[in-house]
Amino acid sequence: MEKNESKGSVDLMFRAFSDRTRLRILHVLREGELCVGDIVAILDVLQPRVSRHLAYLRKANLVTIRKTGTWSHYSLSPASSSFHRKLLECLAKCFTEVPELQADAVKALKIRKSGGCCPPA
Amino acid sequence: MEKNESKGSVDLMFRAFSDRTRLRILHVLREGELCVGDIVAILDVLQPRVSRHLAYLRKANLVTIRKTGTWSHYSLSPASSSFHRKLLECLAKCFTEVPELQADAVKALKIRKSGGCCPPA
DNA sequence: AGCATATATTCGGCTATCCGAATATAAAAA
DNA sequence: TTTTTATATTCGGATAGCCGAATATATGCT
Repeated sequence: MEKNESKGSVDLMFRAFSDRTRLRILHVLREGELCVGDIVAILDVLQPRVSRHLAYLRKANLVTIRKTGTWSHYSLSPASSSFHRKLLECLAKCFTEVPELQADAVKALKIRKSGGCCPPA
Repeated sequence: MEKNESKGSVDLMFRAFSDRTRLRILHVLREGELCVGDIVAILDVLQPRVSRHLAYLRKANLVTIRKTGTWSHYSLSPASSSFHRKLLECLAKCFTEVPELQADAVKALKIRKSGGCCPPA
């Protein structure tokens, strides 16, 4: 078995996906790394809310953090298990089918093009 | 797009998967149709609880009901969308990795062999 | 009709979880 | 060192969702 896939891990991952805000975050990260400020701008929700959900996603090993100065850059973690891989495939499927997520993607593209809120890597 | 996959439908399906009891029910149904009584016996939880979750799964179009007399036979609905299909694949992956679900499968096999609680089709 | 059986639903209560507001931390800038 | 900026965490309240107990429904049997 790849890595540890205890009952808790599966639960945690499913629950991560069962919240709309977390789903939106996971979605916009599909196109690449983003800092917290950009995620806040894309989703148009308060910053503590985004950070709280990012903390959850970190615990579930679904996202990876990279810190540079005061900025935190988040990206999707590579699949750590076959189960994780399936969930990421689900994510890709949702993407094309949920209007709210499509709207996020458009906004994300715009923000990426304009350089986002933090200095280039 | 196949069928109606509004934001609500995706939500409903994800949430269906995010409860342990529902996950257990979906799992044991992978091997084929079961009546409520048999599900109750396999999961060893109270009947109203099983019926309640089955109602949820019905609403989410994840299970199909077939009534014969007073018995209700439930089975997994065939995938109605690519998203649905992905979820079912997740289910298959979890199956091999979560101990509690393995135990259910063993019990289910035993009950199936012994004919279950309702008369043969 | 009256009763038994299989399943479904309703009802309060409890817990989990989400939220915004406020606060904390931590790194850069002044 | 004070201030500012970016992110994280804590707190109390509100809500959503799960549960068992009780009840309802619906079918078949006698």
